[in-house]
Amino acid sequence: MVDTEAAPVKSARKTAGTTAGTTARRGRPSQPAAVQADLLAPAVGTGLAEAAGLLAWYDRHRRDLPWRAKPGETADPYRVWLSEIMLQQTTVTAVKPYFDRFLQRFPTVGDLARAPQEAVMQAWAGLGYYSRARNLHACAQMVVARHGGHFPADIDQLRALPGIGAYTAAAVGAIAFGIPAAAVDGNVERVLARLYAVEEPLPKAKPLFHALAQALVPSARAGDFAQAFMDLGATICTPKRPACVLCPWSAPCMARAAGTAETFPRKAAKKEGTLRLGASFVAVRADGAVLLRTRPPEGLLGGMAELPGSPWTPDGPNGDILAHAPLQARWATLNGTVRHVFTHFPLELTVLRADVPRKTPAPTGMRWVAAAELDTEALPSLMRKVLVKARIEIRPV
DNA sequence: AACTCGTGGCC
DNA sequence: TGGCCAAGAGT
Repeated sequence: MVDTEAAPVKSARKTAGTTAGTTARRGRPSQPAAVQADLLAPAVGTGLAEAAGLLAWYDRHRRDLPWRAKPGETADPYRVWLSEIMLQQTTVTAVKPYFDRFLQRFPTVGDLARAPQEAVMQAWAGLGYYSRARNLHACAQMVVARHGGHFPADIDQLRALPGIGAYTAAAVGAIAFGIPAAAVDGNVERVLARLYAVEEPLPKAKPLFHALAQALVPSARAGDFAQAFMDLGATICTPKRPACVLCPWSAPCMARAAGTAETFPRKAAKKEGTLRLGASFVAVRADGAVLLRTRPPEGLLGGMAELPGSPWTPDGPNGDILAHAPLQARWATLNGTVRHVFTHFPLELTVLRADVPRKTPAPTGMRWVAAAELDTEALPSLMRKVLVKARIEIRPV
């Protein structure tokens, strides 16, 4: 044991600044990668975190996932990209059925590019973060138009495509093309936070995590390394009760040594959103058709289908709820409400239902959708809840 | 730099 | 049951 008093990382600048002799070659303080790794290596216990150990672990414990190439196989950039977009802030379990369905409906990036956007939105319905679907479609079209239907094997060119940010560019570059780029997602941040006992809270620590990750990326097997890093976070270095005894990096892990692994990563407190109230109107025609409309293309649930209703506000529909009804009818307020929690605010909807004559025309901007056709609509989960509340039969996503 | 942007599962 | 969390991006 070299030094049991090893100081945890507080910030890139501060730590780097205390290192005599590194300043001259350090360059700007925003790029302390090598400095951090070199500085910490001798101070983190009995071992040094290195790619080889993680890759060896990965060769034995890698997860078998639908979008992942078998050992020795070459990854398909289209599959890698599609899976990475779907996996943004979304669990593997949730993605699997959508990934299979997408591949079936859109076997190639060209098929996806040629498909109507409505078809893409419908296939994405239920997966959330719908700007991803719009950007997915736009990206496919750009890959066809500007890159001849092939994803560019270049981080900057990938990064320039819609829906591809720093993480996804690195992930696709590494996994599909073997580029030694650091794909830093929530898993990697958590692993690094524990490995180096990073006291700096997220999101301020993001540049530091990127630098620490880049310093670990090997020149060979960059794709396996990226996936290994994420597998480690997803299966061993989990948010709660990490399985440190099974971890290939337990020896060099500072938080493990201190017995504080579960307390990392540090995070800045986030404020909670205020409850918003609204009303949804379920008009049911005599033949079973339901009145729907399409939300504006941008913003919350952009481009998705919805039941007509009031705006969602902290005060709710002021006074007369029926002022927001799409048409005149005998509206009945259903017992209870539909509750839904978005990332930044909770929502409570009052649901009203009315049965109307078969010949009732659809108001401007709205459409009647036959009961059997509801499955083909781009209905977000919230609106499915509303339909269920109104006792409209709809197949669960 | 903070906000916006879904959803379902877990403990 | 409710807060936390998941292979983030765009603005």
